Amino acid sequence: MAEGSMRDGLPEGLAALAGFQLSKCGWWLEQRLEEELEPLGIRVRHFLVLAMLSTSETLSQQEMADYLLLDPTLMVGLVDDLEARGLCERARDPRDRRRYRVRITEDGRALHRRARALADAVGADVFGPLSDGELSIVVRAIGRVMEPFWAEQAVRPRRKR
Amino acid sequence: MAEGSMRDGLPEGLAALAGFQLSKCGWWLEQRLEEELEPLGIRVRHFLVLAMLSTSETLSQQEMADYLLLDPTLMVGLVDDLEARGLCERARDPRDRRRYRVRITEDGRALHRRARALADAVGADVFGPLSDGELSIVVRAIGRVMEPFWAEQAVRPRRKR
DNA sequence: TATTGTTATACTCTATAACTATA
DNA sequence: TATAGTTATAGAGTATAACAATA
Repeated sequence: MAEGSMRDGLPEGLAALAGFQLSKCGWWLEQRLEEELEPLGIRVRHFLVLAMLSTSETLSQQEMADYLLLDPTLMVGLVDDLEARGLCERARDPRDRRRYRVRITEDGRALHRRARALADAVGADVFGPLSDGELSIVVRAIGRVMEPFWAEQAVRPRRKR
Repeated sequence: MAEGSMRDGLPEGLAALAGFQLSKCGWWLEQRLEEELEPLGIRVRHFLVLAMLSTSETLSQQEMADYLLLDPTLMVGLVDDLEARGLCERARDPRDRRRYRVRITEDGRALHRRARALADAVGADVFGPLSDGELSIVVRAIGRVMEPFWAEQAVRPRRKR
C-alpha cells in the first residue's frame, strides 16, 4: 500500500473553505435522513411535503414547488406517491378550479411524526459535538442568513435551480 | 391573481427544520459561487481541485476524488480541463507509475487566487447578516461537526454518494 | 393571454463496467 | 490479485416543451 494514502484530514486548502464545509454538512444531513427514511418508504422530499402540509390547511402544488425550489413537474409524481398511500388528498379549489387544494390526512400526520422523529435524531447525532448554546446560535444564525434568500425567491418566482 | 400566492415566508413546518435550512444554505452558497466563477471559465469543482493543489505539493487523482467525494472517473475530465488550460500538470509518480502526481502551475495559482477572492466575496455577502462573533462561532461549529464525517470517510474509502 | 397541472421527451449528470498499465 | 487511471455506456434525475382545463 502506498504511503500517504491514509486520510488523516482534509488538505488545508479545502478545510479552510467554510462554504465547502457547510455545503458538505448540508449534503451529509440530507443523505443521513435519506437512509433513515428508507424503511418508511419515502424520500426526503416526501417528508418535506408532509412537513409543509402539516402546518398548512391546504397548499397548491405550485406553492409547494416554489417553497422547495423544485420544478413543478416533479411535484406531480411526489403528490401522486403520497396520495396513492393515503397520506394526502387532492381536492379542486372551488375558487380557482385549475388548482388543487392538497391536504394532509391523519395517516399522513402519523407518518410525518415518525419521519420528524428520525430527522430530529439525525440532527441530534450530526450536531452532537456542539453544546446546546452553540447549536442554538448556529440554528438561529442560519435562519437569519437565509431570510434574504427566501425573500429573493419570492421576488423572482422562476429561478434556475 | 389568487390571494395567498404572494410568498411572505416559509410554511412553519419547513422553517422549523434546521436541516432543511442548512441544506439550502449550502446549496445557495454553491450556486452563487457557480455563477461568480462562470466568467473565469471554471466550475466550483475546478476551484476545489485548485484549492487542494494550492496547499499540497502533489496529489493523485484518486486522493482528490476521495476528498471531494466525487467518483474517480469524474476526476479524469476535471484534471483534463485544468491541464488543457495550463492550470495544473500531470507527472507519473516514479515510485508508483500507476499514479499521477498532479501539481498546480503558476497560472493555476493565479487563477485560484482570483477564484478564492470571489468565494470570499460570496461568503461575505451570504453571511453578511451575522456579526463577526456569530460567524466565527458558526464556522468553527461546522468544522467541528464535520470532523467525524471526514474521519468516517477515511475508514470507508468506497462510500455511496 | 396567462396559469395550474399533466405528460412525454430531451438533456445533464453520475455511476457502472470493462479495459490498460502498473504493482 | 489488486489498484490508478481511462473510456464508453447505462442509469437516475431534472428540465423543457407541448397540451388541456380554467382564469
